[in-house]
Amino acid sequence: MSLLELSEQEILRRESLKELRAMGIEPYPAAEYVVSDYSQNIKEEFSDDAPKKEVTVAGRIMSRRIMGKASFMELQDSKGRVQVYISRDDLCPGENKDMYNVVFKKLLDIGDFVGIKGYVFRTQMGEISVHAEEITVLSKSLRPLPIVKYKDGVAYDSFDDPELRYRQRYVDLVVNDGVKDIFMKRSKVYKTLRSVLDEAGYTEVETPTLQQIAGGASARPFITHHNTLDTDLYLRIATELYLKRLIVGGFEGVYEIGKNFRNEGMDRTHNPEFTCMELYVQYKDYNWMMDFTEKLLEKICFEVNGSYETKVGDNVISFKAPYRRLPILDAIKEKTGYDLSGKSEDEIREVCKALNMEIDDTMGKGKLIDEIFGEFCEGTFIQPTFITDYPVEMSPLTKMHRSKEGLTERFELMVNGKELANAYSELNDPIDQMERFKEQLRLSEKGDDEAMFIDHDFVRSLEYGMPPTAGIGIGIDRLVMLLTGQTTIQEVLFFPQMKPEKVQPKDAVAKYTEIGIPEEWVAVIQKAGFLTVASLKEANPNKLHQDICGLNKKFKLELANPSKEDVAAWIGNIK
RNA sequence: GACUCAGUAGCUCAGCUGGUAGAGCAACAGACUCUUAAUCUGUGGGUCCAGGGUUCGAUCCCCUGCUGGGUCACCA
Repeated sequence: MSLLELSEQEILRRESLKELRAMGIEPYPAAEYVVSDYSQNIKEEFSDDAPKKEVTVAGRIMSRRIMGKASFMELQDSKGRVQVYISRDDLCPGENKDMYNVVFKKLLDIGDFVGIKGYVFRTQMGEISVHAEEITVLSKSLRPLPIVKYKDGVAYDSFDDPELRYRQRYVDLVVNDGVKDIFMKRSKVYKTLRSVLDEAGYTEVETPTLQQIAGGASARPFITHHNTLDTDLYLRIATELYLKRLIVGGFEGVYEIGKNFRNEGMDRTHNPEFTCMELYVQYKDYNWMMDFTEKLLEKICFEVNGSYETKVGDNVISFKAPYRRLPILDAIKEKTGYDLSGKSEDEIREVCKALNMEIDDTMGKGKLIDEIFGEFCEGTFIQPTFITDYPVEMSPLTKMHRSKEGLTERFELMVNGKELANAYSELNDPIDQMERFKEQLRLSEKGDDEAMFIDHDFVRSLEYGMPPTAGIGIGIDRLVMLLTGQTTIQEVLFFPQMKPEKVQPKDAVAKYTEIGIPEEWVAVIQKAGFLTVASLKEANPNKLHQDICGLNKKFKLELANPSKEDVAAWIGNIK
C-alpha cells in the first residue's frame, strides 16, 4: 500500500510502528501475556484498608490525559474500563526515561493494546486506578478509532452513523457503550434456551442447511449449485421437515437452533438470514406446547433481564405466564365486531368490503381471514397472546382441529404486535399431508411463487408412522429484540446484511508503466485523481506536471521530478 | 418496489442569496507529577459521495447514479 493512500494519522502511526521496532520493541509480540485481573474485579474488590494489591491487566488504550511527567489513561478490557496512572519516575526508575517520554507519550496511541503491571490505588479524586510499574506493547493500532467520550453516562460525539456501525461492527463494539451488552444478552438467551430444553430431556440436533427441496415454510429460497452432483440446492427456509423425520425415527424431543435463509425483502424486522429455534416433542399437542412456551419465555426473560418484564419503546411487556389464549375468529370479532364463524367465503368477502379492505379474487377463505387479522388485530396484541385455531388453507403442515370445522390446531404467539412464535399439533396423517401438498402445488401453478413443493421423502417418512407431535418455531432475533428493547433487527445481529461497499475502479500499475510512466510515480498520479489510464487521456499535461511535483514535495517522496515533456509524452502514449 | 431525508477533516457536525470551506474531539509541536469530556499556547489536515448539466464561477441549483436512514408496500 502506498503512503499516498493513507490519511495523515495513519502515516504517523505507521512511522511510530517503525520507531518501536527500531527501539527493539516488537509491536506485535508472539508470547502469551498472562493477565491476573480484569478491570471489573479490580474495582469491585478494592478496599482502602487492604494492603497494596499487585495486578497485571491488559487492554486497549481508550484515552490519555498527559500532564508532563505523569499521565492517566483509560484501559478497556473485555469487562470494562479501568484508569491507569503512569508517573515517569515510577515507570522509569533509572536514568533512561525513554519508556515514558518516547514509547508512552509519542509512539503509543489511542486504540493500541498494552499490558500493565502495577498496583491498585485510589486517586485523590476517588477513582480506583492501577499505578503502572511496567508497560508492555501488545499490539499497535494503525487506524484512529472514533473518539467517544463519556461523562455521567452520557456519550459525547458517539459513533452513530448506522452504515459505519454495521459495516465495521468491530469499531462499534469497541467505542460505543451498550452494544456489547446486547450481544451478551443474546448469548444468555441461547444458554437459557438450551438449559431448559436439555433439562426437559430433549436432544439438540443439526439438520441439513443445503436442501434439495426447501420446505417447511412459505418463502422464496436462495438457490445454489453443487458442482460434483451437478444439481441445484436450496438454502433451507425452515428446519421443520427434517426435525419431524427425526421424530419418526424415535426421538422423544428434538430441537435445533439454526439459521434460516429467505430471499425476500429486508427491513427493520427482516434479515435474509435469521435464527430460529424449532422444537418437536412426541405425544404432545398444541395446548401442551402453549404451557411449555410460556414457561420457557418466562424463564428466559428472567435470566436475561432479572425480571419478568421488558421495555420496548413505550411498551412494558410482561413475560410472566400464563398468556391470554384467543382463537383467531374471536380475536377478529373482538377487534372488528364481525363474527366469521360458520361464514362462507363469499360472506367473508362481503365483510372485507365492509371493512374497506383491498382484496382480490385469488384470495381464498383462509387468506381473507389472515388479511383481516393482519390488518385489524395483529398490531394490537402488545402483551404475549396466543392466537389459536387458524384456517386450514394457511397451514399445510398442521393437524385439523379436533372439533372446529375448517380450522387447525395451530397457534401463533403475538408479542408487541408481532409474531414471535408459530406452533401446531403436527399433521401426521400421510394421506392428508399428501393432499395438502397437492393443494400447494395447485397454488404454485396459479402463480404463487411461495407455495410449498411436495417433499415425497417427507411423506414417505410419515407413511412409516409419526407419533402425535407438537412443534414450535421461535424467532430468536425477534425474541432478542424484545428482551433488549431494540426496534431494529440490525441491532441484534453482529453483521447484518448490507449492500456491498463500492470500490472505485483502479487500473493496475502495469497499465501505467506500459505508457512509459515510472512505477514509483503511479501512486502519485492516482493520488492526483487519475485512478485509470483512460481518465488520464483528457488530463492537462501542465496541470498534471504541477500536481504530481507538488505531491512529491508535500509528501517528501524524494523522487526526481519528471519534465513537462515527459508528462506530455505519457499522455500522448495513451491509445 | 414507491416516496422521502441524508452523504462535508479520522469521528460528531456547522456552512447565509452560488464566489473552491469552519468548529469540537482526535492528530502534530510545546507547557504541566492525582487527571477524568483534563487544562493552556501554537500548527497541520478536505476528491465537500460519483458523473453530467446550468453558470464567468457549483459543497450549494437541476438531472442521473451509488450508499445509508425513515415511512409505506410486499413478505413471515
